[in-house]
Amino acid sequence: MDRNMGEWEKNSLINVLLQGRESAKQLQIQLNLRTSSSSHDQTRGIMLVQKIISSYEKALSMLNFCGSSSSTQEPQPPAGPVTESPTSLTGSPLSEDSDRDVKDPQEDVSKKSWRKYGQKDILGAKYPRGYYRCTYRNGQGCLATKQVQRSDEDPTIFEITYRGNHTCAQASNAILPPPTQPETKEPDTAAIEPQQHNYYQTTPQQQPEDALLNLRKGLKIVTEDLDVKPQQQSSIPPFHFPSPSVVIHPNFTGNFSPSFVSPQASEANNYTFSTSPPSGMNNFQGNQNFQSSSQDSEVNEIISGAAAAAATSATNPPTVDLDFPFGNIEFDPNFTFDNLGFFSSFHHSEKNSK
DNA sequence: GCAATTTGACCAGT
DNA sequence: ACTGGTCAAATTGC
Repeated sequence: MDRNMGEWEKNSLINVLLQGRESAKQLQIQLNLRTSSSSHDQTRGIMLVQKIISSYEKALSMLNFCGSSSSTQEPQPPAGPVTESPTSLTGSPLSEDSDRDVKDPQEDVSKKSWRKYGQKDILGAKYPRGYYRCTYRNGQGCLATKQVQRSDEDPTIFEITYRGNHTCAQASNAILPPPTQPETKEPDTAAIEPQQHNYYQTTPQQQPEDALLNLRKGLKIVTEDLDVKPQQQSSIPPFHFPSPSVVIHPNFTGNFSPSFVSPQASEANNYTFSTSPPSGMNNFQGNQNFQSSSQDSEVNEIISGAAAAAATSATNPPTVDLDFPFGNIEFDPNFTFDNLGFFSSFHHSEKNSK
Protein backbone atom coordinates (compact mmCIF):
# COMPACT_ATOMS: atom_id res chain seq x y z
CA MET A 1 0.00 0.00 0.00
CA ASP A 2 2.42 2.51 1.18
CA ARG A 3 4.86 1.83 -1.57
CA ASN A 4 2.65 3.50 -4.08
CA MET A 5 0.80 5.55 -1.62
CA GLY A 6 1.47 9.20 -1.41
CA GLU A 7 3.24 10.34 1.66
CA TRP A 8 0.42 12.66 2.39
CA GLU A 9 -2.12 9.90 2.20
CA LYS A 10 -0.03 7.71 4.34
CA ASN A 11 0.28 10.35 6.98
CA SER A 12 -3.39 10.99 6.86
CA LEU A 13 -4.19 7.37 7.29
CA ILE A 14 -1.74 7.03 10.10
CA ASN A 15 -3.25 10.01 11.82
CA VAL A 16 -6.66 8.50 11.52
CA LEU A 17 -5.47 5.23 12.92
CA LEU A 18 -3.67 6.96 15.72
CA GLN A 19 -6.78 8.81 16.68
CA GLY A 20 -8.79 5.66 16.68
CA ARG A 21 -6.22 3.82 18.68
CA GLU A 22 -5.97 6.62 21.15
CA SER A 23 -9.68 6.71 21.64
CA ALA A 24 -9.80 2.99 22.10
CA LYS A 25 -7.11 3.25 24.72
CA GLN A 26 -9.03 5.87 26.54
CA LEU A 27 -12.08 3.71 26.53
CA GLN A 28 -9.97 0.89 27.81
CA ILE A 29 -8.87 3.07 30.67
CA GLN A 30 -12.43 3.99 31.40
CA LEU A 31 -13.44 0.37 31.49
CA ASN A 32 -10.53 -0.56 33.68
CA LEU A 33 -11.41 2.16 36.14
CA ARG A 34 -14.77 0.62 36.73
CA THR A 35 -13.39 -2.11 38.84
CA SER A 36 -16.34 -2.05 41.17
CA SER A 37 -18.52 -3.81 38.73
CA SER A 38 -16.35 -6.30 37.03
CA SER A 39 -19.24 -7.88 35.33
CA HIS A 40 -18.91 -10.33 32.54
CA ASP A 41 -20.00 -7.71 30.07
CA GLN A 42 -17.38 -5.34 31.28
CA THR A 43 -14.69 -7.94 31.00
CA ARG A 44 -15.88 -8.72 27.56
CA GLY A 45 -15.86 -5.07 26.73
CA ILE A 46 -12.28 -4.74 27.86
CA MET A 47 -11.33 -7.65 25.71
CA LEU A 48 -13.07 -6.14 22.74
CA VAL A 49 -11.35 -2.85 23.28
CA GLN A 50 -8.06 -4.66 23.45
CA LYS A 51 -8.83 -6.32 20.18
CA ILE A 52 -9.70 -3.01 18.66
CA ILE A 53 -6.47 -1.51 19.85
CA SER A 54 -4.66 -4.49 18.47
CA SER A 55 -6.31 -3.94 15.15
CA TYR A 56 -5.17 -0.37 15.09
CA GLU A 57 -1.69 -1.50 15.92
CA LYS A 58 -1.73 -3.94 13.10
CA ALA A 59 -2.99 -1.35 10.70
CA LEU A 60 -0.28 1.02 11.76
CA SER A 61 2.33 -1.63 11.41
CA MET A 62 1.03 -2.36 7.95
CA LEU A 63 1.72 1.24 7.18
CA ASN A 64 5.17 0.81 8.54
CA PHE A 65 4.34 3.20 11.25
CA CYS A 66 6.66 2.35 14.08
CA GLY A 67 5.77 5.24 16.29
CA SER A 68 5.90 4.61 19.96
CA SER A 69 2.88 4.71 22.14
CA SER A 70 0.70 7.43 20.89
CA SER A 71 -0.87 8.01 24.23
CA THR A 72 0.74 11.39 24.25
CA GLN A 73 1.11 11.82 20.58
CA GLU A 74 -1.11 14.25 18.87
CA PRO A 75 -2.23 13.48 15.37
CA GLN A 76 -0.40 15.59 12.89
CA PRO A 77 -1.99 17.30 9.97
CA PRO A 78 -2.96 16.73 7.35
CA ALA A 79 -5.76 14.74 8.80
CA GLY A 80 -7.77 12.34 6.78
CA PRO A 81 -11.43 12.69 6.15
CA VAL A 82 -12.47 10.29 8.81
CA THR A 83 -10.96 12.56 11.38
CA GLU A 84 -13.61 15.05 10.75
CA SER A 85 -15.48 14.19 13.82
CA PRO A 86 -16.77 17.22 15.61
CA THR A 87 -15.70 15.86 18.89
CA SER A 88 -13.48 13.18 20.09
CA LEU A 89 -14.02 10.82 22.89
CA THR A 90 -12.26 13.21 25.10
CA GLY A 91 -14.57 15.91 24.02
CA SER A 92 -11.90 17.88 22.31
CA PRO A 93 -13.35 19.41 19.22
CA LEU A 94 -11.85 18.39 15.97
CA SER A 95 -12.45 21.18 13.60
CA GLU A 96 -13.84 20.05 10.35
CA ASP A 97 -12.80 23.24 8.72
CA SER A 98 -9.31 23.06 9.96
CA ASP A 99 -9.00 19.67 8.43
CA ARG A 100 -10.30 20.88 5.17
CA ASP A 101 -7.77 23.65 5.11
CA VAL A 102 -5.11 21.18 4.30
CA LYS A 103 -7.07 18.83 2.17
CA ASP A 104 -6.31 18.04 -1.32
CA PRO A 105 -8.79 19.61 -3.71
CA GLN A 106 -9.71 16.19 -4.89
CA GLU A 107 -11.02 15.40 -1.51
CA ASP A 108 -13.57 18.10 -1.84
CA VAL A 109 -14.57 16.51 -5.05
CA SER A 110 -15.06 13.17 -3.46
CA LYS A 111 -16.87 14.54 -0.49
CA LYS A 112 -19.36 16.29 -2.67
CA SER A 113 -19.75 13.47 -5.10
CA TRP A 114 -22.87 12.06 -3.56
CA ARG A 115 -26.18 13.75 -3.40
CA LYS A 116 -29.11 12.29 -1.61
CA TYR A 117 -32.18 12.02 -3.76
CA GLY A 118 -34.46 9.89 -1.73
CA GLN A 119 -35.16 7.93 1.37
CA LYS A 120 -37.44 4.99 1.72
CA ASP A 121 -38.69 2.80 4.46
CA ILE A 122 -37.84 -0.74 3.58
CA LEU A 123 -40.05 -3.61 4.45
CA GLY A 124 -38.63 -5.53 7.33
CA ALA A 125 -35.96 -3.01 8.00
CA LYS A 126 -35.94 -0.88 11.06
CA TYR A 127 -34.24 1.99 9.41
CA PRO A 128 -34.98 3.75 6.18
CA ARG A 129 -32.74 3.36 3.18
CA GLY A 130 -31.09 6.39 1.75
CA TYR A 131 -30.57 6.83 -1.95
CA TYR A 132 -27.66 8.78 -3.30
CA ARG A 133 -26.39 9.56 -6.73
CA CYS A 134 -23.42 11.33 -8.12
CA THR A 135 -23.62 15.07 -7.90
CA TYR A 136 -22.44 15.28 -11.48
CA ARG A 137 -25.11 13.04 -12.82
CA ASN A 138 -26.90 15.79 -14.64
CA GLY A 139 -23.95 17.63 -15.95
CA GLN A 140 -21.76 14.73 -16.88
CA GLY A 141 -24.10 11.83 -17.00
CA CYS A 142 -22.38 10.07 -14.18
CA LEU A 143 -24.65 7.22 -13.27
CA ALA A 144 -23.04 6.15 -10.08
CA THR A 145 -25.51 5.64 -7.29
CA LYS A 146 -25.41 4.20 -3.87
CA GLN A 147 -27.79 3.12 -1.19
CA VAL A 148 -27.20 3.38 2.48
CA GLN A 149 -29.08 1.06 4.77
CA ARG A 150 -28.57 0.91 8.47
CA SER A 151 -28.26 -2.57 9.77
CA ASP A 152 -31.10 -3.88 11.83
CA GLU A 153 -28.94 -6.18 13.82
CA ASP A 154 -26.27 -3.68 14.53
CA PRO A 155 -27.42 -0.09 14.28
CA THR A 156 -23.84 1.02 14.26
CA ILE A 157 -23.37 -0.61 10.92
CA PHE A 158 -24.37 0.93 7.67
CA GLU A 159 -24.69 -1.20 4.63
CA ILE A 160 -23.72 0.75 1.57
CA THR A 161 -24.55 -0.52 -1.84
CA TYR A 162 -22.91 1.01 -4.85
CA ARG A 163 -24.34 0.77 -8.29
CA GLY A 164 -22.80 1.88 -11.49
CA ASN A 165 -19.51 3.51 -12.04
CA HIS A 166 -18.39 7.02 -11.69
CA THR A 167 -17.95 8.38 -15.16
CA CYS A 168 -17.78 11.99 -14.21
CA ALA A 169 -14.60 13.90 -14.81
CA GLN A 170 -14.26 14.59 -11.12
CA ALA A 171 -14.28 10.93 -10.38
CA SER A 172 -11.87 10.37 -13.20
CA ASN A 173 -9.45 12.77 -11.71
CA ALA A 174 -9.68 11.21 -8.36
CA ILE A 175 -10.50 7.65 -9.08
CA LEU A 176 -11.21 6.66 -12.57
CA PRO A 177 -9.54 6.70 -15.93
CA PRO A 178 -11.03 8.82 -18.68
CA PRO A 179 -14.75 8.25 -18.74
CA THR A 180 -15.94 5.79 -21.24
CA GLN A 181 -19.37 7.24 -21.44
CA PRO A 182 -18.74 10.92 -21.79
CA GLU A 183 -22.06 11.72 -23.35
CA THR A 184 -24.42 13.67 -21.24
CA LYS A 185 -27.63 11.95 -20.44
CA GLU A 186 -30.85 13.26 -19.23
CA PRO A 187 -31.28 12.72 -15.56
CA ASP A 188 -34.10 10.35 -16.03
CA THR A 189 -34.70 7.06 -14.42
CA ALA A 190 -34.28 5.13 -17.61
CA ALA A 191 -30.69 6.13 -17.79
CA ILE A 192 -29.92 4.28 -14.65
CA GLU A 193 -32.34 1.47 -14.65
CA PRO A 194 -30.44 -0.74 -17.06
CA GLN A 195 -27.48 -0.77 -14.76
CA GLN A 196 -29.55 -2.12 -12.01
CA HIS A 197 -30.30 -5.20 -13.95
CA ASN A 198 -27.13 -5.83 -15.81
CA TYR A 199 -25.03 -7.19 -13.10
CA TYR A 200 -21.97 -9.14 -13.62
CA GLN A 201 -21.65 -12.31 -11.71
CA THR A 202 -18.59 -14.22 -10.85
CA THR A 203 -18.43 -17.52 -9.18
CA PRO A 204 -16.91 -17.98 -5.77
CA GLN A 205 -14.06 -19.75 -7.46
CA GLN A 206 -13.32 -16.59 -9.28
CA GLN A 207 -12.90 -14.67 -6.15
CA PRO A 208 -9.54 -13.19 -5.57
CA GLU A 209 -8.44 -15.82 -3.21
CA ASP A 210 -4.98 -14.46 -3.00
CA ALA A 211 -6.38 -11.16 -2.10
CA LEU A 212 -8.51 -12.73 0.56
CA LEU A 213 -5.56 -14.49 2.02
CA ASN A 214 -3.58 -11.33 2.03
CA LEU A 215 -6.37 -9.35 3.49
CA ARG A 216 -7.01 -11.86 6.17
CA LYS A 217 -3.73 -11.04 7.74
CA GLY A 218 -4.59 -9.07 10.75
CA LEU A 219 -8.19 -9.09 9.90
CA LYS A 220 -11.16 -9.80 12.00
CA ILE A 221 -14.00 -12.01 11.12
CA VAL A 222 -17.32 -10.35 11.18
CA THR A 223 -20.57 -12.14 11.14
CA GLU A 224 -23.03 -9.64 9.91
CA ASP A 225 -24.84 -10.98 6.97
CA LEU A 226 -25.65 -8.60 4.25
CA ASP A 227 -28.62 -8.83 2.09
CA VAL A 228 -27.36 -10.84 -0.78
CA LYS A 229 -28.92 -13.11 -3.26
CA PRO A 230 -28.50 -16.79 -2.57
CA GLN A 231 -26.46 -17.47 -5.65
CA GLN A 232 -24.02 -14.89 -4.52
CA GLN A 233 -23.37 -16.49 -1.23
CA SER A 234 -20.18 -18.20 -0.58
CA SER A 235 -18.81 -20.21 2.24
CA ILE A 236 -15.97 -17.86 2.76
CA PRO A 237 -16.55 -15.94 5.92
CA PRO A 238 -16.45 -12.20 5.71
CA PHE A 239 -13.57 -10.38 7.15
CA HIS A 240 -12.36 -6.89 7.46
CA PHE A 241 -9.34 -4.81 7.89
CA PRO A 242 -8.19 -3.76 11.26
CA SER A 243 -10.36 -0.97 12.34
CA PRO A 244 -10.86 1.43 10.91
CA SER A 245 -11.31 -1.17 8.41
CA VAL A 246 -12.85 -2.43 5.31
CA VAL A 247 -14.71 -5.65 5.46
CA ILE A 248 -14.69 -7.90 2.50
CA HIS A 249 -17.65 -10.13 2.57
CA PRO A 250 -17.64 -13.64 1.24
CA ASN A 251 -19.74 -12.57 -1.61
CA PHE A 252 -17.24 -10.02 -2.62
CA THR A 253 -16.86 -11.07 -6.17
CA GLY A 254 -15.16 -7.98 -7.38
CA ASN A 255 -11.83 -8.43 -8.93
CA PHE A 256 -8.80 -6.86 -7.50
CA SER A 257 -6.20 -6.24 -10.04
CA PRO A 258 -3.47 -6.43 -10.78
CA SER A 259 -2.05 -7.59 -7.53
CA PHE A 260 -5.13 -8.96 -5.96
CA VAL A 261 -6.41 -11.23 -8.57
CA SER A 262 -5.49 -13.27 -11.51
CA PRO A 263 -5.55 -11.63 -14.90
CA GLN A 264 -8.34 -13.90 -15.97
CA ALA A 265 -10.53 -12.76 -13.20
CA SER A 266 -9.65 -9.16 -13.63
CA GLU A 267 -10.77 -9.27 -17.19
CA ALA A 268 -14.26 -9.83 -16.05
CA ASN A 269 -15.02 -6.33 -15.01
CA ASN A 270 -11.75 -4.61 -15.46
CA TYR A 271 -11.15 -3.43 -12.00
CA THR A 272 -8.03 -1.75 -11.04
CA PHE A 273 -7.04 -0.14 -7.86
CA SER A 274 -6.45 3.49 -7.63
CA THR A 275 -6.27 5.95 -4.90
CA SER A 276 -8.13 8.99 -3.96
CA PRO A 277 -5.77 11.19 -2.06
CA PRO A 278 -7.86 12.19 0.89
CA SER A 279 -8.89 8.79 1.97
CA GLY A 280 -6.19 6.38 1.13
CA MET A 281 -8.54 3.79 2.50
CA ASN A 282 -9.08 2.34 -0.89
CA ASN A 283 -5.50 1.39 -1.10
CA PHE A 284 -6.07 -2.09 0.02
CA GLN A 285 -2.80 -3.26 1.35
CA GLY A 286 -0.80 -1.18 -1.00
CA ASN A 287 -2.68 -1.99 -4.08
CA GLN A 288 -3.38 0.84 -6.34
CA ASN A 289 -5.60 1.46 -9.23
CA PHE A 290 -8.63 -0.20 -7.85
CA GLN A 291 -10.88 1.30 -10.34
CA SER A 292 -14.10 0.21 -11.76
CA SER A 293 -13.42 1.02 -15.33
CA SER A 294 -16.12 -0.91 -16.98
CA GLN A 295 -15.74 -0.53 -20.66
CA ASP A 296 -19.27 -1.43 -21.43
CA SER A 297 -22.51 -0.71 -19.79
CA GLU A 298 -23.20 -4.34 -19.23
CA VAL A 299 -20.62 -4.63 -16.60
CA ASN A 300 -21.96 -3.35 -13.42
CA GLU A 301 -21.53 -3.79 -9.84
CA ILE A 302 -23.12 -3.70 -6.57
CA ILE A 303 -20.86 -2.84 -3.86
CA SER A 304 -22.29 -2.71 -0.51
CA GLY A 305 -20.51 -2.06 2.61
CA ALA A 306 -21.40 -1.76 6.14
CA ALA A 307 -19.69 1.12 7.72
CA ALA A 308 -20.02 1.21 11.39
CA ALA A 309 -20.54 4.62 12.73
CA ALA A 310 -21.52 6.23 15.91
CA ALA A 311 -24.80 5.07 17.21
CA THR A 312 -25.89 8.61 17.57
CA SER A 313 -27.67 9.17 14.34
CA ALA A 314 -30.70 7.04 13.94
CA THR A 315 -31.29 7.27 10.27
CA ASN A 316 -28.77 9.53 8.72
CA PRO A 317 -26.10 7.75 6.78
CA PRO A 318 -22.50 8.57 7.23
CA THR A 319 -21.13 11.36 5.16
CA VAL A 320 -17.43 11.35 5.71
CA ASP A 321 -15.86 9.82 2.72
CA LEU A 322 -13.87 6.77 2.42
CA ASP A 323 -13.28 6.68 -1.24
CA PHE A 324 -13.58 3.43 -2.96
CA PRO A 325 -13.05 2.86 -6.60
CA PHE A 326 -16.71 2.59 -7.20
CA GLY A 327 -17.70 5.33 -4.89
CA ASN A 328 -17.27 6.54 -1.45
CA ILE A 329 -18.12 5.22 1.88
CA GLU A 330 -18.96 8.18 3.88
CA PHE A 331 -19.29 8.88 7.48
CA ASP A 332 -21.45 11.35 9.13
CA PRO A 333 -19.80 14.51 10.32
CA ASN A 334 -21.33 13.65 13.64
CA PHE A 335 -19.53 10.43 13.56
CA THR A 336 -16.48 10.49 15.68
CA PHE A 337 -13.75 8.26 14.65
CA ASP A 338 -13.28 7.72 18.29
CA ASN A 339 -16.31 5.59 18.35
CA LEU A 340 -15.06 2.14 18.70
CA GLY A 341 -17.71 0.81 16.51
CA PHE A 342 -15.85 2.00 13.53
CA PHE A 343 -15.68 -1.01 11.40
CA SER A 344 -16.42 -0.71 7.81
CA SER A 345 -17.48 -3.67 5.95
CA PHE A 346 -17.46 -3.92 2.32
CA HIS A 347 -19.36 -6.14 0.06
CA HIS A 348 -19.18 -6.34 -3.61
CA SER A 349 -21.36 -8.50 -5.69
CA GLU A 350 -22.01 -8.50 -9.32
CA LYS A 351 -24.33 -10.11 -11.68
CA ASN A 352 -24.45 -10.25 -15.36
CA SER A 353 -27.69 -10.49 -17.10
CA LYS A 354 -26.00 -12.27 -19.95
C1' DG B 1 -29.25 33.03 -4.06
C1' DC B 2 -27.64 28.62 -4.64
C1' DA B 3 -27.00 23.98 -3.53
C1' DA B 4 -28.19 20.15 -0.74
C1' DT B 5 -31.64 17.69 1.82
C1' DT B 6 -36.24 16.19 2.93
C1' DT B 7 -40.35 13.94 1.89
C1' DG B 8 -44.64 12.72 -0.28
C1' DA B 9 -45.92 11.25 -4.83
C1' DC B 10 -45.19 8.64 -8.71
C1' DC B 11 -43.63 4.68 -11.46
C1' DA B 12 -42.17 0.03 -12.70
C1' DG B 13 -41.66 -4.66 -11.48
C1' DT B 14 -43.52 -8.62 -9.26
C1' DA C 1 -51.67 -4.56 -4.26
C1' DC C 2 -47.23 -4.22 -2.55
C1' DT C 3 -42.49 -2.85 -2.68
C1' DG C 4 -38.30 -0.60 -4.03
C1' DG C 5 -36.44 3.13 -6.58
C1' DT C 6 -36.79 7.74 -8.33
C1' DC C 7 -38.78 12.31 -9.03
C1' DA C 8 -39.54 16.86 -7.81
C1' DA C 9 -41.49 20.48 -4.95
C1' DA C 10 -40.68 22.27 -0.52
C1' DT C 11 -37.51 23.11 2.93
C1' DT C 12 -33.12 23.95 4.96
C1' DG C 13 -28.45 25.54 5.35
C1' DC C 14 -24.51 28.09 3.92
